[in-house]
This record gives sequence, C-alpha cells and structure tokens, in this order.
Amino acid sequence: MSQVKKVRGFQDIYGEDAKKYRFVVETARKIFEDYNFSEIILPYVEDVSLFVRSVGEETDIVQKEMYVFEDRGGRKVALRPEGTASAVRAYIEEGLYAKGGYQKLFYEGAMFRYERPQAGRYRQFHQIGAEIFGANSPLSDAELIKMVKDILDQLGIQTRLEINTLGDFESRRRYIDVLRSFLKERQDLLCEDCKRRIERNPLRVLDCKVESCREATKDAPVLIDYISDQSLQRFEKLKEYLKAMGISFIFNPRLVRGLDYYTDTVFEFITDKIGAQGTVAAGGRYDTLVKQLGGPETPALGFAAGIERLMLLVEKLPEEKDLVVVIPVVSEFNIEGLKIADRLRKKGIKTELILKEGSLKSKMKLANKIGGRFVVFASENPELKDMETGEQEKFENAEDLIDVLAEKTVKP
RNA sequence: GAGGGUGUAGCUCAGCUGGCAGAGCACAAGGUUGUGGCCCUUGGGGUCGCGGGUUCAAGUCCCGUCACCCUCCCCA
Repeated sequence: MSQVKKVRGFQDIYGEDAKKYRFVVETARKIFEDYNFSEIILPYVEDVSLFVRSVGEETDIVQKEMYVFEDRGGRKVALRPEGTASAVRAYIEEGLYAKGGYQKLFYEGAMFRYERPQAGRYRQFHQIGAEIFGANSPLSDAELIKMVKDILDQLGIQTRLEINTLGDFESRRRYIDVLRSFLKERQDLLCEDCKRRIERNPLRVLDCKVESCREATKDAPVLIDYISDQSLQRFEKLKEYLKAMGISFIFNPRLVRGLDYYTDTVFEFITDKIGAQGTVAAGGRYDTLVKQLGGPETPALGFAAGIERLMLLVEKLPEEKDLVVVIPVVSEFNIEGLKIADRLRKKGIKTELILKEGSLKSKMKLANKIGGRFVVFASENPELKDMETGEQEKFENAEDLIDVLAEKTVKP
C-alpha cells in the first residue's frame, strides 16, 4: 500500500515552525490593532474575473499561476493568489465606503499560486496584509510604512526599505509606451527574459541583473520625467515624513511591482539573508483600483508580507511558561494525578500529565525529554522535584505542594 | 517554462573499481523491584524512491519515471 504524501508545494507547519507562525501572526495582529485597523476575514475562493481585472490580465499570476476551476454550479472560480483584490471587492460589495471617513482593514491567511516551489516559496503560502481605503494624504503612505516597520522590528527582523513612485495611472501609461519603444529599438542587446518583458512588463527590464541589459538600458527614459508634479510632491512629502520618523530608506527609481494596479508610492522591505526570495513585505498605493472594480473613486493603499519568509528570519521566540509534569508513581495514583493536573491548570500552570503507564523510570525519562522544569509525583505523600537542581521535597498533601509550585513557576 | 543536486532504518547519513545492507541519533528492555540527563549491555526495525535493462551476482552500472531541495523566470 503506497503512502499518501502531501501535494507538491504544500506543507505541514508544526512544532517550532507552528510557534513561529503564531508568533508572527500575533505580533502583527497586535500592531494592527494598536494602529486601529479592523480585521476582515475574506473568502479563499473568488470569481476568477476579480483577479483578472485587478492583478492584471497579462501578469504571470493570472496567466499561469492561479488555481482556477469550475465549481459544481458551473461558476469559474479561483483560489485567491493575493489578498488585496478580495479586500477591495469586499469594500465595495459590503458598502464600507458608505460609512464615511476612511477604512483601515487587515487580514491574514493562505494564498495560492501554482509556482515552482523553492526556498521561502510554496504553492500555498500565508500572508498578513493591511489596506487603507479613502485616505489620500501622504500621511497614510508614511503611516502604513511605519506600521510595517514596527512589525518587522517587533519580530527582530532586519531589512532595508526601498521606495519609489510610479506616478499616477495616466503618466505611468505614457511612460510605459515610451519605454517600450525604446526597448524595442534595442532588443537585440537584451537577454531572453527581457525580450519577453518588453511586452509583458517593460518596467521590469530596468531591474534586470544581467550586465548587458543594464548597459543597454543605461540611458533609457526615466519614469520620474513623466510623472506629474502632484505625484512628485506627494513623494517628496512621503520622504520628508519618513525621515522625520527616523525610518531610513533607499530611493530605488527602478523598483517596480509585479501587479498592475499600483500607482504612485511603492515600497519593499528586503533582506539578503534568505536567498533569492528576499522581499519580505511589499506594498503601495492603488488609487484607481476601487473604481476599476466598480466602486466609487477611492484612493487606497496597502501592503502584504509573506509569513513563511518572516518565519525564516525570526530567530528567537518569546519565552514560554515553565512546564510541570505530573507523574503518578504507580497506576493506583492515576486519579490523584488527574486531580493534581487539573488543579495546576486552573492556576494557569502549563501541565503535562504523563499519559503512559509503565516503570517510573520510563516516565521520568519522558518528563526529561519533553522539557519538564518540575515534576510532581502523585502518591500518598506527593513530592515536588526540581529537574534542574535535582532537589526533591515531600508534602503532606497536594494543596501545599501546589501553593509552593505556583510560587516557583515563571508565568510570563 | 529552463537549469543543477539529492533519493539507503523514524531522523542525519556512510556504503570504494558490482560480491551476505551499515553507523550515529531516536525508540524499547535491562544495569536500583518508586526517580530523568552521562555511561554500559541487549533488542526491534529496510521491497536501498518506483519501473525496466545489463550481469552468475545490482544499493552500486545503463535507460526511464516520480518526489524533494536549490537556482533562473515571477512574486510575499
């Protein structure tokens, strides 16, 4: 009988990794809440057209990475490849714009992209993200970036921040046309990948690592010359705000994002500690997307961060509670063991009742193996053993023992 | 979609020019009949990823296939 294995690109997250996962999510959640963002729990399945219209018809995500299928009702649906599209859809569909002011939302969960798995990349991966709808001021750009930075700092993750502005939708479109014709003239000098990029994603050519491409595009038209004064002013403000907040950044005029909907501000937090997949969190402004998806004209911006990649960078987890192990010395004291464990847990003490019967020696080995800090022997006269010092104390009754133990265990 | 690497015990791996499938760790029992870690003894464990071929003989050589890891592409 052959064994069933997990599907390529999918993973079980358990043990230390599960702890890291929770640490990342809970840290982010706390900061989202401190910034007064509200959670939105979004569906994993959406109409395919949502992603075609937002992420972009020509992007790799839509062209070849989406899990698309027909449900039993004949609907063409997709497992979501990213979170922003769903958030925008919900913002419109649930009429959140009618609440007035602006909306700040965060989400967390799985995303699906059919890609070749590699370090820090899976077909089911997990993101945390946040979106701000209806805020136009560069204050919102600055605050979003600051919030992401806070999360990374809180996780103890070192990155560099790169920022750029893509200008508004129209000026970017004009620039892309000019750039495309420039690249076409020189396509013989470009690498194979870049030749394909001319149609697909010409901005990306400027970011190519191949030396010959860099050379060929040295005097390419620059985006900043095509950007409106209004966009430039916004960008200047943003830089001013970041500086005032003590956030260091690198202006990277060639930074582009892979999704079509971005306008004006884009940013990435990057590390070079985890191999090729160095972008750990990224986002930007998308002022035309809400309208494009059928909502009212609404300025918006957001970011997403890959939990798996953050996990690779998390070095130390917060301290855990001391573990107390309860061992019935012989099976006659099993009930006593159950009772003691119950009382310890009610006091908020992390307690493992040894669930195997056998020699006391084997139970002690197990207590040691699972990292018990203290052992309580359940018997007629209960005893408390400190596993670090080896000291052991006998008690008249369980009550006294539990009181002493409650003093000794560390409760963070 | 393109390239490279690796598949042998639960885990990490060794196994030379083909000749009885191994080590360490882990697991179980014992070395104190109610006490862990260190040490010692003993023990259980394998269709050598899968399929085919060459050979008296294949973990080893050849062909195919699958999976995983890594890189490019793309992205978080």
